[in-house]
Amino acid sequence: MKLVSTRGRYALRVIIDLAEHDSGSYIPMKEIAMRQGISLKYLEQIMPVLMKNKVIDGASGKGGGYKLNRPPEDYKVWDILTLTEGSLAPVACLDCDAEKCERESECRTLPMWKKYQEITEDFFNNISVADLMKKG
Amino acid sequence: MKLVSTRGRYALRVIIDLAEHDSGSYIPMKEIAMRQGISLKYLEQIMPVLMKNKVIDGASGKGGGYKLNRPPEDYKVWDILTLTEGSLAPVACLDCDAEKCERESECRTLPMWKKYQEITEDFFNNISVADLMKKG
DNA sequence: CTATATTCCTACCAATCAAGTAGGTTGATT
DNA sequence: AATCAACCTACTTGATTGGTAGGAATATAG
Repeated sequence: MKLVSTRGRYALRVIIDLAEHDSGSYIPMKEIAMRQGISLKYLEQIMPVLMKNKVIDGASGKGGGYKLNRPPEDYKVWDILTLTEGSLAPVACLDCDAEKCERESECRTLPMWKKYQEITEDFFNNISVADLMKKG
Repeated sequence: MKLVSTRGRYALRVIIDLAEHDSGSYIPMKEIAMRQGISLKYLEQIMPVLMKNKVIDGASGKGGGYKLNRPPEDYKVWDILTLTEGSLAPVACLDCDAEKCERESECRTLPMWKKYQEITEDFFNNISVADLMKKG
């Protein structure tokens, strides 16, 4: 099973693309879709999520598109992934809207899953979009 | 999205159960299912996988059931999970049978996913079933 | 040899999610 | 007014999850 689906991966690639091609003006989805080899129609589903969460700025109409609203250093991979994936819980028990587990108190494995979740959060929180950009 | 589904989690709990109730003789699935609150019919799907991979020994007929074939220290969480889950790749690109990605050489995110995969493997390889057993 | 306990096997199923496609509407610029 | 571009709703296809159902094979105890 996979932790991160195309939604999260594409979102990340889009943000990196926006950062690498930042010129101050809006970049149309079409351009990003072409460059990244992602279907425009599929992107149309992913971008609004990012915009509604104030991660990027968008503009409709001619000359419109998207652009970042902060420097790349301020975008943490963790934030982008959790927004698009919902939660990065390793197991259902640790999901945001998980129903209380009866066996929680006696569960031998729960502490391990929690520790792993911590490690995961730390890992992706320590990587920014700036770190992922092509240097030079 | 979840990394580990019930199959992997249940398998792990079963192995721990077998370790904690080890008396040298075979323990029937029914007993494990009751104790762990897992459907017998669902367990019937999971156990054969473990047996075919020599993780546990099984016996049919009266007095039959399953038992471990090594000490709990020798069972690494990583092994049990990968057997039952297939692969613990964080993204599709890193799956065992992933088709070669065109963008691999220029992908900004691939190194990150690879590093995360390493961390994951290290984490679960350093935990054994003995570590998860109830002490005392 | 038979009753019973137990695994083993094949098939089925409902719900959810992934990964898109399709088509039209609204909004902004030139 | 033409055009570009985001926005919105709905649909589709395939795979996966998390089971269920029923019976066949196997082994032991009496």
